[in-house]
Amino acid sequence: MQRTLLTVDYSSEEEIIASIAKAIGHPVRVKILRLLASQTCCFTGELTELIPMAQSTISQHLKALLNAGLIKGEINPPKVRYCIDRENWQKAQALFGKFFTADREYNCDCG
Amino acid sequence: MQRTLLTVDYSSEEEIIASIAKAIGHPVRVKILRLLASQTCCFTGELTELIPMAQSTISQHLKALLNAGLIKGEINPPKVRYCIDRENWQKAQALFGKFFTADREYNCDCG
DNA sequence: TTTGTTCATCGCAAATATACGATGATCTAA
DNA sequence: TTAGATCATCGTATATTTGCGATGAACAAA
Repeated sequence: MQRTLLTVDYSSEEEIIASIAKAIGHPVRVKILRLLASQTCCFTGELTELIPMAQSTISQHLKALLNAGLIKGEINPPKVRYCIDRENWQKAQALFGKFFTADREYNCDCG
Repeated sequence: MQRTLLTVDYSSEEEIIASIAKAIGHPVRVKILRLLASQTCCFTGELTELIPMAQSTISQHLKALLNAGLIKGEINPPKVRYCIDRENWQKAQALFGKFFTADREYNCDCG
């Protein structure tokens, strides 16, 4: 809801991290990612069996993950097979790994 | 008396991951976390100098990070010093590390 | 062609998030 | 006591997200 005229000075990396985190930031999407990452490639139909939500809702979540680049879809009529986007997944892994270890050097005396 | 930490009730690991990711999922909050994690402990006043947004807005973002358990605040009148919550930070690091490496075993033939 | 399957998109309602100014709360110092 | 500094919260407006049913698009098979 950008209402300010000021432009916040984000590094692109901060925006990338935020956008990926935002995509992960919903329990259903975490579940989908886990299903795709650790078990098997899934079709949307199978996901509706595993996740008790409307097909349209799951499709929306898949779209969010697609837009974030975390998954990709392969049309295999009449089904669509979704998979982790391994390339971007590894980039995200590296980004978050760096993000979470960025405080190693410094020790605050706050407690 | 504890005045700064709010408790969160998580019911599953997927919800924990989602809630943390959701907290990280905004560029301003990523920036705040980076400032706190890699540079120094900050006061809200200093953050308003580094981030061109209203003080109330920054305070709101800090509250979101507090609720997620990623930071903690130490009242140091008339200022408040915010720091990374190292304990939860490391837990989050472990969670996301595991999350991102969960697909190692499996190789999908999707491409 | 028609029918059935699968998934995306549309349209809507409700909930949540975002941003701001104004105000309140708390403490220090004069 | 009063004044100033600092940060939280309130109230408001608007934007975005979420979820659903209905519908549309694309394709295979009959």
